[in-house]
Amino acid sequence: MFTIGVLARKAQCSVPTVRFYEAQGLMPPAERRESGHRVYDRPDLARLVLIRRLRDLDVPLERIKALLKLDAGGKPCAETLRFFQEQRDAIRLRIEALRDLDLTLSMHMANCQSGCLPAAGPCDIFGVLSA
Amino acid sequence: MFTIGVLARKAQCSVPTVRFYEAQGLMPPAERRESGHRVYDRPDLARLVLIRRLRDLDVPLERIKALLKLDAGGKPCAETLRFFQEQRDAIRLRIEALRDLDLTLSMHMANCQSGCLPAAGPCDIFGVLSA
DNA sequence: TCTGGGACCTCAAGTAGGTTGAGGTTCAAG
DNA sequence: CTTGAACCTCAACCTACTTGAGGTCCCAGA
Repeated sequence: MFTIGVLARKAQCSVPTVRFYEAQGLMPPAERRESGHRVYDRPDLARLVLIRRLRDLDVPLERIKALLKLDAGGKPCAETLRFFQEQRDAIRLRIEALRDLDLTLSMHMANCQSGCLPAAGPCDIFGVLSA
Repeated sequence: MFTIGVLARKAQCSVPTVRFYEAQGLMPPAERRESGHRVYDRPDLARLVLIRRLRDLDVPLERIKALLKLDAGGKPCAETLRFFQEQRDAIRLRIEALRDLDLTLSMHMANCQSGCLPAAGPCDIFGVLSA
């Protein structure tokens, strides 16, 4: 049993974000103390961590909501599996794109460091990137 | 010389986005025909592509604006280089995180495919992700 | 027991980075 | 000369939060 502040810290997000998720129906309405303060337990934390993890993948809130409903239903793998396969494919594309960019930057930075130091001419990295 | 539609297609973005960038001062005020239609040339395209590339890296518009100003000044490498080094570091962290997630998903999906088909029990991928 | 400051509450407004829509002009192919 | 795609402006909407105002609650130390 812990407070919203502790929950947020454990899930690596902000307190208002937790309240926002509750308002949006992603987190269930939290139990309250007499005072009105929200109280959470382990399953709540698990759910929040899952939401954050999916958000890191840029899965929209609506989609996460649908998935959580699916999970709650204890449905068989098939649907869920398909979703995560798509997700994984998206991740892989993104990794490829990032690697490509990393390479471009690295190559150019090597060039630049040897070619235009000490503070001699303008940097043409912009030209390289927009090519 | 081309129209906003052609420009947008070449830079892989939408027409309203181009206008939005102009309004925000990221793209210079475009030249116009008598009719009021915007006209663009190669340097405009280069600039737009650069903006898009930086946006793909989640660089905020304000930061891009500052960089473009820096570029226009023909400043020496040092500052620019530092920026791109930071950017590259961010990319690498992101790649690591994504790879980690990919691995987690892949391992679990392999499990799942052998363990709970044909449509037998519920999928525990949610538990795995929120652990 | 009192007190101060941090953590909590609600509700409203603001933010980034666009997208969408209404209502209207212009261009170019047939 | 028409008609449909592409352009124009301006305003409203969108997602996913963040920030702020104004107020209550909790708890450790004096």
